[in-house]
Amino acid sequence: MAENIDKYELILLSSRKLIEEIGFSALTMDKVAQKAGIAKGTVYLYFKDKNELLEKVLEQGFERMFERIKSKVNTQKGHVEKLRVLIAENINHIYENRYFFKTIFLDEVNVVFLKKKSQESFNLRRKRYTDFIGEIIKSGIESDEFRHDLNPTKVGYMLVSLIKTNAIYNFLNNKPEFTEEMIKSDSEEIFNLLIYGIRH
Amino acid sequence: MAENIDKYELILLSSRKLIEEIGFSALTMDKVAQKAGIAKGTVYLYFKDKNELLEKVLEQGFERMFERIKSKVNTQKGHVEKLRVLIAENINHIYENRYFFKTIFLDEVNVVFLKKKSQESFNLRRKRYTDFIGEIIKSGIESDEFRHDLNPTKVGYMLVSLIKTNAIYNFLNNKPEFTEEMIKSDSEEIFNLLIYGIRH
DNA sequence: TTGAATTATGACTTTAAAGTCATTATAATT
DNA sequence: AATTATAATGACTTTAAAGTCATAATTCAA
Repeated sequence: MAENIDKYELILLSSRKLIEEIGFSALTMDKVAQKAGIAKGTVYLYFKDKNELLEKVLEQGFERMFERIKSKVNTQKGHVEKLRVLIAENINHIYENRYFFKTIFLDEVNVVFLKKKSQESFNLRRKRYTDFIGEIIKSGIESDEFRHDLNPTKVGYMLVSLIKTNAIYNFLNNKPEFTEEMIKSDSEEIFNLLIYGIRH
Repeated sequence: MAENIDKYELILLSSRKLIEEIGFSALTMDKVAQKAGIAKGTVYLYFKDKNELLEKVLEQGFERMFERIKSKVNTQKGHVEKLRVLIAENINHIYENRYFFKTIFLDEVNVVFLKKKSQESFNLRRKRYTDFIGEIIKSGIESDEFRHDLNPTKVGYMLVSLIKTNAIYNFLNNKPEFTEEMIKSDSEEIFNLLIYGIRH
């Protein structure tokens, strides 16, 4: 493992790789240390305990995703277009980090391995994303593009969950390899479902 | 605890109650035994190990829900009406068993605490439900009520996930108490989202 | 009403992983 | 080069919960 990155980042990176390989539930501090090529005690010099380490791994993963999506969405004007881009970018991000998300989603890990306090901060972080979507929905309602009886925040939750479920569907039915095309058609599928529903 | 129920059922029931009270992650075999008012060794006379116990608790929970929804849905003729009833009945079931589902959903437990083999059987069970929905969607497509470009099974997944997300939303924003009215409006909300989407 | 079969008990053993800390190595400072 | 400060080590300790089993209680059958 390269020596030029800071130990803190090295440990985060190794943990992330391990999670991709063996899943959240099988991750131990011994394995993290081994993966990083350092002694276990060293891990504890950089992270108070296992909970803090997991929390940081998830935090970093979330922040990267959110920043990426946000900056892309902000290049768009219309609310419908914002949503289209958001969906595509989110699916794309999941695709590019598919091994990580496969574990995250299939282990359904969000919360279980974290202490109460970390769970709360995780929920708050998720809320930032759903609220961000909620804002788009809200202006869409105001400009009469979307139905007036919608609860914007809730629609935010719903959309995030549709995107996640789409990924889970692909993981479970293990689609041979993800392709550009597949990402595009998945995005469109979710977009259409959200905007138009299923009726003919 | 009543002595007239069979020990096997007693242990299942106690486990279920415990899960409602303290969550999946904090459940131990000692606590299960204590809750049931029996010795730990006895638990192991009825269940091979902890994994088997958890598996059975989830299995029972799922079967009850599925049977209930299925029988209600089968009283309906039209596909749209079937979906309406399915959503309402599912939400209703979650409401009536809200403490159990609160743990199940917020702990995001589906899979984490189970061994690989149990995870698979759990996924298969979920698939039975999504396929059941998929069948409704399929006939709806054939009768031209629903869009032709839909993937029925996937829509099944999506609907289940919308219902689940609705519940999570309520749990997280802890709605004071669930009411008949709330269940009705939630059902309608999801129904409209699924059928018509969000656009005006 | 006894002794054989079944069921239940809970103190004990095992296991596995988190977390510690006296010791050693490396880097910085004079 | 010697001294101090900082970082790293990994064998060891602790913890917590799963799982066992010799012993005891209860039920059943003759």
